[in-house]
This record gives sequence, C-alpha cells and structure tokens, in this order.
Amino acid sequence: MPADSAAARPYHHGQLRDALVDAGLQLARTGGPDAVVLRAVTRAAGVSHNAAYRHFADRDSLLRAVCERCMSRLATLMEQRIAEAEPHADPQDAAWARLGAVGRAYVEFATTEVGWFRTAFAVPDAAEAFHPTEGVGPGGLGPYDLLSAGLDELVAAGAIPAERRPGLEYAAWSAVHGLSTLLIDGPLRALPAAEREQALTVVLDSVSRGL
Amino acid sequence: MPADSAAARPYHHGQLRDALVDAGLQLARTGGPDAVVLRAVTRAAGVSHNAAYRHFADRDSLLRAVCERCMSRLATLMEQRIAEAEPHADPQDAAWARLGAVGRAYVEFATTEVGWFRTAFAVPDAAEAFHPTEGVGPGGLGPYDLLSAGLDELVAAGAIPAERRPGLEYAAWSAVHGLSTLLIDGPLRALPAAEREQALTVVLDSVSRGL
DNA sequence: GTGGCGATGTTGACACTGGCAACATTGACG
DNA sequence: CGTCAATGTTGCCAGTGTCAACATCGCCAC
Repeated sequence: MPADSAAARPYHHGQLRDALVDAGLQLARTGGPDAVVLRAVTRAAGVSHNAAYRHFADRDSLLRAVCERCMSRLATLMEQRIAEAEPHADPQDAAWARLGAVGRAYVEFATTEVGWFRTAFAVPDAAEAFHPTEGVGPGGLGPYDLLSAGLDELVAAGAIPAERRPGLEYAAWSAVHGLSTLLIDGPLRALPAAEREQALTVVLDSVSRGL
Repeated sequence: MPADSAAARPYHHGQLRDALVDAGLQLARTGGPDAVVLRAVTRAAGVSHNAAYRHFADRDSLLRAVCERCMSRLATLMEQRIAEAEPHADPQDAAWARLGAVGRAYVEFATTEVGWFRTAFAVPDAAEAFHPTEGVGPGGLGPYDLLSAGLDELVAAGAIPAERRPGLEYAAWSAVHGLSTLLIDGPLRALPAAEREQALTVVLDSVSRGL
C-alpha cells in the first residue's frame, strides 16, 4: 500500500525457494555445511527468518537441497575434466587417462572448493538411501556413475579382467575420497602443496596398480 | 556450610578437568563431536556451566582434548588387532597380515564406534600441524605410526621395493579412511552388512596389490 | 593461628540459533 | 466482488557459547 521508496519488492518474493538455496550455496562455499544457517540464509534472501518454513520443513531439509547442488557441482567438474582428458589412440590408454581425470577432478574439487565438498557429503540423515539420481551434472550422471563408467571402460578395453570388476568402485572411490578428507579436514590439513601433489600421485598410481 | 544431605560434594571438584573430558568422551560416543556441548558436559560432571572455563579456553579447546582421546582409542584398537594378527613363518606373509590387521582395525573402529571415529577427526582448527605424538595408544604410537611401521616391515621383508616406499602411507591411509567415512557419513551409509564386508575386502585387496 | 590471595566454581546476562504459533498480505478463482 | 489457500511477518521460547561479576576454598607468609 505505501507507494514508498524505490519499488519496494513485493510482499511475495516469487522465487524464494531457489533464492534460499542459492544463498545457502553461497554460504556453504566459504563456511561449509555449518554455515548454512537458516537465519543467515533468509537474511541473504532479504526475507524474514521464518519465511523459509513455507518451502522447507526444517533446516535439514534446506541443507539437503544445498548438498545436492554441491554434489552437482562436483559431477560437473568431473565431466569437464573427463572431456579434457588427453586423447589416446590405444583404447586402454584412453580409458586409463579418463579414470585418472575422474580421480584428479575429485580431489581438485575437494581442495579448491572445500566448503562445497564438505557440504556435498554432509547430507543430513533421513536420507534413506543412496540415490544415484541426485546431484548429477549436465550429462545426467552423478560422481558415482562417472566413476563406474570409467571402470566399465577399462574392462571393455581389456585393461581389467571382468571377473575382478565387481566392487572396484569401492576401491577407487575410497582412495580419492579418503585423500580428499584427510587433506581438507584431517591430519593432512597442513601438508604443503608440493607434498599434496606427491600424495595425489602416489594415491592415483597405487589405485591404478591395484584395480 | 550446611552439613546437609548426603555428603554434599565439596565446592571444589578436584578432578574437574578429567571429569569434563570423560563426560565429553561419553557424549561423543553416541553423538559424535557435535554432542560435545559445553553445558551438557558440565551438567554430566555435576558442575555449573561456566566451570569449564577454568580448565579450557573455550569449547574448541575441550573438544580438542576429547578428540585426542578418541584418536587414542583408535590407536589402541589397532595395536590390539596387530597383536592378534595370525602368525606366519614367512616374514612377508606376517608383514602382510599385520598390515591387513591395521586396515581392518581402522574400519572396524569407524563402523563400531562411529561417534568416536567422527570425533577423532573433527579436531577444531588452530591445530597448527600434524602432531604424531598426540592420540597415541599404549605403545606410544599413533595410528599413523602404526601404519608406517607396517609398511616399513613390508619393505624390510622384501615385499615392497624400497624405491617405491615414499608416500605409500598416503595410499593405504586414504583407502581405509575413505571407505570408513563413506560408510558412516557418506553415500554408503545405507549399505547392508554383507556388501560392507565385500567393500572392505575389495579395498584391502586393491590396496595390497597397489602398494 | 590468621589474614590474605590465587585458584576454582557460581550466578546472571547477552547475542545467536532453530522452531512454533498467531497474524498479515496477496493472488487466483468462484 | 468475496473467499481462501499460499506465502511472508512478528513475537516468542528453549538451548547454546561466552563474558563479567561474585562466592568459596586451599595454601602460604607472617
């Protein structure tokens, strides 16, 4: 009613849900999941603190949405690095290169987007199960799918005997995920850049040899 | 002054610092690091909420003490499982068995003492560096030292060429740590027990092969 | 002894958080 | 034009970490 100062934004925001998730993503980028604070998020969206409850049951619900977006970012970077992988004439070499790109992208994301990486894996409970359809990249595949596809390629190219294929995701995923968390949250936090690079090399080499 | 009901405990607790850490450990066991709440801890110790500030600068400081104890527990279990490792006449076999015990103990601790494991690695910042002297077991060695020793044994036994030794801790540690976190906090949370066992086997096998 | 003093524990307050309840505003549809 | 459900707001509450001021105690010099 008050035709007051400078186009006062309407009572109804219109895109509040997306705006909240965006704000959450922003906060998570620098502060990790703990920075996704209801009141900070609503403040950033220029809205009162309780408005969020019209779109999310509670903070966890909002956080879940933010987590999914973070996972999406990870998937996107992985797709990008796969696409950039050096071409090889030999299909085996090509498959190895692409799997290496997957692993490097994973650790790269963790170390360059620490907050987002932490958030991607800080999904609150009540997440009943592992839903590969969530947190996907432009290609519609999640990080797990991309890794899986890389391993399948290696089997198809004859680099890995098919009978050893089952469960190999666990080996590769654990290695890069473990290195990532040790580097950003764990005791390897303080490792200087040069040793980080060495650690990454050792881990990736050892994974390849072990598959 | 009131010689009142049932030996009212003295104004001065006497062992408050330890009591607080013990209480924190208790809370962390079921609730992880987030459950180490100043007021809950002091309540458990039967003391007013601000008493903790006479022994710890802030909550993070208390949490750090609890984290160290959790790391100690991990080291203790690892030592125990190493000692129980199946004996082998061949020194190489023995060394492999012991390294496997290290890895299994790590994941065992993570999955059976989830809260403690999470707490062990949730040490707040201002942890200036990696201090291998903290969080040790009865033998005076930390988890990292135990892993390191296992790898050294393998080199000494001739199972691993010495020139590949540098950095191998990263490979082994990352694998078991990654599997642990994926299983308890990550997308593998909902994995049924049977598949968990398979995952562990695959990871350990692949690490051994890759070293 | 006794007086004082530092170490230890307590009370009370503040700003912040997540969540509930009650109220206000709005657009859509009859 | 009237009604209603969706959306946003105000006010409140319990719980948290932290600070400041106060209370109680053990110990040591006199």
